[in-house]
Amino acid sequence: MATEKNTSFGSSSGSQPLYLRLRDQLWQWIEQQPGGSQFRLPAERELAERFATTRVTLRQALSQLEGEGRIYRSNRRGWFLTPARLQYDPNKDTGFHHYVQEQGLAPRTETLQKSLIEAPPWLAALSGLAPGAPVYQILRRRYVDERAVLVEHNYLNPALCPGLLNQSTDLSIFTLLKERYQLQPAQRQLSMYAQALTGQEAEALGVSPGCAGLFIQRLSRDQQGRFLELDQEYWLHDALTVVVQVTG
Amino acid sequence: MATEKNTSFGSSSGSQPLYLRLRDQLWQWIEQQPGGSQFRLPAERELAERFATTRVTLRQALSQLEGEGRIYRSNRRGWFLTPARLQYDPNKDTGFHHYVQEQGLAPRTETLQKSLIEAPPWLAALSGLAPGAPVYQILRRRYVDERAVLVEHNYLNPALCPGLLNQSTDLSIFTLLKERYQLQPAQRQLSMYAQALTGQEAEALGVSPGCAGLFIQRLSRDQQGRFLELDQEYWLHDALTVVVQVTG
DNA sequence: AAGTGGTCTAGACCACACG
DNA sequence: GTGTGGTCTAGACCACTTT
Repeated sequence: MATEKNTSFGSSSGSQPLYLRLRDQLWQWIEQQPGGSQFRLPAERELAERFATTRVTLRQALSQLEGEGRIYRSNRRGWFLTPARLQYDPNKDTGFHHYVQEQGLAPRTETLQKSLIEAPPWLAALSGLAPGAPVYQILRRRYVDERAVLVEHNYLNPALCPGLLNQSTDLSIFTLLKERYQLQPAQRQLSMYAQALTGQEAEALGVSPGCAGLFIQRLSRDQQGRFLELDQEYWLHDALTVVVQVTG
Repeated sequence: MATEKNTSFGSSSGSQPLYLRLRDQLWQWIEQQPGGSQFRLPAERELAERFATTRVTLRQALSQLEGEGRIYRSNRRGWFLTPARLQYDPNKDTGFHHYVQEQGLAPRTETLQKSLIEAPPWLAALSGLAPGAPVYQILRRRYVDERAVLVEHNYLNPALCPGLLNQSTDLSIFTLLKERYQLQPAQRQLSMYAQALTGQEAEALGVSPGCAGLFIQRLSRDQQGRFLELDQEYWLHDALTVVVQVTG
């Protein structure tokens, strides 16, 4: 039953669908709100009423703004204005804490897990280690201004950095390798692609599954070509701009 | 009215929401379908019936798979299996056609627009040209296996490549610059970030607005540091993996 | 002309966050 | 406990694509 007469579509003129017009109205409204970067949107039901539409359609408009990286949702707490993107050069060897601070923001790293594992086949294939060879695995979550923006899996070669797991990994692993073990990567292969965050990663970042994300992988070797580190990072899509300087 | 008894949530047990279980079932079903890479999914209404749910919920599940880059939609024509991601090194100077063919795929480029414009302020700021200075502008759309995967805006310095607009730009601009003008980029700045495709770009690629995308910008200068080219690419998020090799 | 995806409504319940 | 976001239903119309 429900709908008898459905004004739905071309209702209030304009060739654009309602949710796109709503998106624009919403953004215009948001922009002229005070509150600065920590601005939080009113409840969805309230917004739906204010803009005379359904929650479903309103959420479609909100999702658009989310995809454009303008607003984001935190857990079930509501919608917030997205802070400026972090500039990130995965090729530079200044650690996370360094470049976040350099941009006037507050970094934080949480080590979620550390263990010695046996290299699974995919890791063996990538690294050149023998399948089943011992590998340090570290799982970390990183924050910018107390917003969780990425989870990171690190895999390290114990032959090159014995005892690493006894060190604190709440700062830069790169710094640790350099200062404690005199290790520096000589070759690097970077891969990155856009993909939704699912399961564990979405949960760890407190976002809903299917939230847009950016995956960055970094494979480092030393000067002899030995496997040093594999780094797999799952970022919120709206949290960063990757910047790479190349001269040649 | 409508719903009187709503089994909705924990209905068929399992702690995951229905649309996530649906996503998994759907993917499992898709994987064991014949038809290879050009596989097209049945109509949404049919799928909804087959999996005993609403179209809305089914579409939520489909959107998940879309976000994960497993399926995509073409215009209003339906859902298809996503082909393998293209490997793309924006730092390498082999043109689009070259590396697409190298991966066993069929490239195509369509020049949508060519014109001489006056540098807008943002371009002037980026390039170092004077605001209002003449700049060649080229808009192109590129295909892989007849799937439109990116639109590209090129801005070139006419002082370095006079008459470029009279050449065909349906192949590699890089090759043109190199062979016709003996120009090669010496410095490059790459930026990239994940962002939804909107308005013109979404339309040009035949995807719905808000579809996940990847933006890549490449600023090239010659050995004297003169502005050579600015390249802005809007990719479908599921069409590529960016790979950068770094030695140092 | 038929069918399909795209949009939209008016509800409802659930589970988590917060006071 | 209350409110909020998250999920879900059962429809309907529209516009485009395809037959």
